[in-house]
Amino acid sequence: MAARDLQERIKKLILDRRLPSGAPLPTEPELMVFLGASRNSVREALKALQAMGIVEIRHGFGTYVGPMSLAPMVEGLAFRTVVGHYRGEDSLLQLLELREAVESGLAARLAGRLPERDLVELDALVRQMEREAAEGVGLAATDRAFHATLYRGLDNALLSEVLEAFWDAFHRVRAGLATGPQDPEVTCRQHREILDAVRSGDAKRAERAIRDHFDNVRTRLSTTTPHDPHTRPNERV
Amino acid sequence: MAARDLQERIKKLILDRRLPSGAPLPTEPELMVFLGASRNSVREALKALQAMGIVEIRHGFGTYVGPMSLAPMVEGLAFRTVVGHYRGEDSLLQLLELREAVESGLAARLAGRLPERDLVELDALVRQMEREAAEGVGLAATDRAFHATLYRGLDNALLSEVLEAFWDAFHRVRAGLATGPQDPEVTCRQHREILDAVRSGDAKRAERAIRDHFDNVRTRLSTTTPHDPHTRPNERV
DNA sequence: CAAGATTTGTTCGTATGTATA
DNA sequence: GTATACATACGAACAAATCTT
Repeated sequence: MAARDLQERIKKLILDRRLPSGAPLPTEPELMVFLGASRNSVREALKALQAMGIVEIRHGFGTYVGPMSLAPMVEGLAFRTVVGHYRGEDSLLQLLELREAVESGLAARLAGRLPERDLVELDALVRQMEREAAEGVGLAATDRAFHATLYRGLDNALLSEVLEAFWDAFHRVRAGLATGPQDPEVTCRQHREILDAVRSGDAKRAERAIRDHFDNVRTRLSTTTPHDPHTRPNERV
Repeated sequence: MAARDLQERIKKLILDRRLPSGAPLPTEPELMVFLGASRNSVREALKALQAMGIVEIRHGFGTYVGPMSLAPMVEGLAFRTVVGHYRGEDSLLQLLELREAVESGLAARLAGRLPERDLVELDALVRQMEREAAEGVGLAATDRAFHATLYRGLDNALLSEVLEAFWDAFHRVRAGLATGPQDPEVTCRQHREILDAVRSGDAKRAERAIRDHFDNVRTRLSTTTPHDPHTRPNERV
C-alpha cells in the first residue's frame, strides 16, 4: 500500500463523513482494518496529516480532526526563511516585503470603511503600546493584535489568518536572529499614524503610513549582520 | 523520546550542516544512531517533514533535503477550502477574495513599471489564450502563466510563489467541484485589458481591470450549487 | 485514591520492493 | 543476472498517557 494513498483515504474519510473540527477519528486499530494497512503505516500517514494540521493526535486519548489552522504554513515559511537566510539570501526581507505588499493594498481599501467599534479598539491598542514602550516591555504581542484588528473589518477569516501567519513567521525568524535595537517610540507613533490615516478616510495617506511603518522595520533589519555564525540564542530582544 | 523533538533535531541538522536543497540526508540507520531513536520513530518524523516539504524521500534511493517549495501550503489550503465548502461556508469565495486583495494592490503598483521584456511576454500569453479559446481548449495553464509573469517584475521570489500557491489551491478546489460554464472570450478580453492598463501606467485602471476579472470569476462561482451530493450515506462506522 | 480499560508512543525483528553498480 | 544498499511494509510486544469505574 502506498503511504500517499493512506493519507488521501483518511482525508476522504473526513470529507465523506462530514467530520467537523474536533470530531474524533477512528482509533488506530479501527483505521488498520478500515484501510487494510498495518499500524505503522497508519501512524506514518497520521503523522503526515498532523504536520499539515489536518489531524490532531493526543497521547493516550485519541485522534481528532484538526482545527484546519494555518499553523503548519507558519512552520514551513519560518523554516524556509531561516534556511534562505543562512544561505545568504535576503529571505527575511522578502517575507517582510510580502507583508508590506498585502497590507499596503488593504489599508488603502480600509480607509474610511472601518466601523467605529474597531477604531476605538485600535485606539486602545495604540495606548497600550505606548504604556508598554514607557515601561520598557516588549510590545510584539500588541503589535500583532493591532494588525489583526485592523484587517478584521474585511470580513474574510481566511485573509485575516493568512496575514497573521505571515506576521508569526516573520517574528519567529527575527526573534531567532540578532536584530538591531528597537525604537518603541517610533513604532508607537507610526501605529498611531496608521490609525489616524485609516480613520480620516484618506486612502493614499493610509498606504503611506503602512509603508513608513514597514520602512522602519526594514531599516532595523538591514542593520543586523546578514548572516551571523551559529545560532547563538538571542540575548537581546 | 518525543517525536516532536526528532523533527526539530532533523531540521537543526539541516541548518547546522548548511545542507542545500537536494543534498542527501543521512540514511535511516545513520539517523537512528544520530538521534538515538528507533527506525519507526525516525520514519514518522521524516514523514512529517516530508509533508511540510522540508525533506524528500525517494523510494529505494535515499532521503534528501526538499526544494522548500510552497506545495504543502497548497495542499493544506486546498483541503481546508474543500472542507469549508462541504460545511456550507463560502471558503472558496474567501480564497478568491484573498487573491483579489493581493493582486489588485500589486497591479496598481506595477502599472507603468513593468519592463518591455515582460510586457511582450504577457502579450504573447494573451494571444495564446485567444488561440486556445478559439480552439475550445482549456486555458487554465496559460492563465496561470499570465498571472505569474505579471508579478515576476516585483523581483520577490517569495511573493511570486505565494501568489502561485493561491492560484493552485483555488483551481484545484474549483476543478473538483461542478463549476458554472466558462466564457473564454470574456476571460481573454479581461486579460488583454489588464495588460493594456498596466502598460498605460494608469494605476487606478490597472486595479479596476484586476477587479473586473475577479468579479467575472466570482459570478461564475456563485452560479454553481453550494454543495452537491458527493457521498452516499450508507456507510457503517 | 486505586485499579482497570482504552488509546497512542516506542521499539525490535523480519520480510519485501526498488534502484544502483 | 547478481549483489548491494536503501526505503517500504508488516506484526508483535511493551511503555506511557488518559479516562472511567
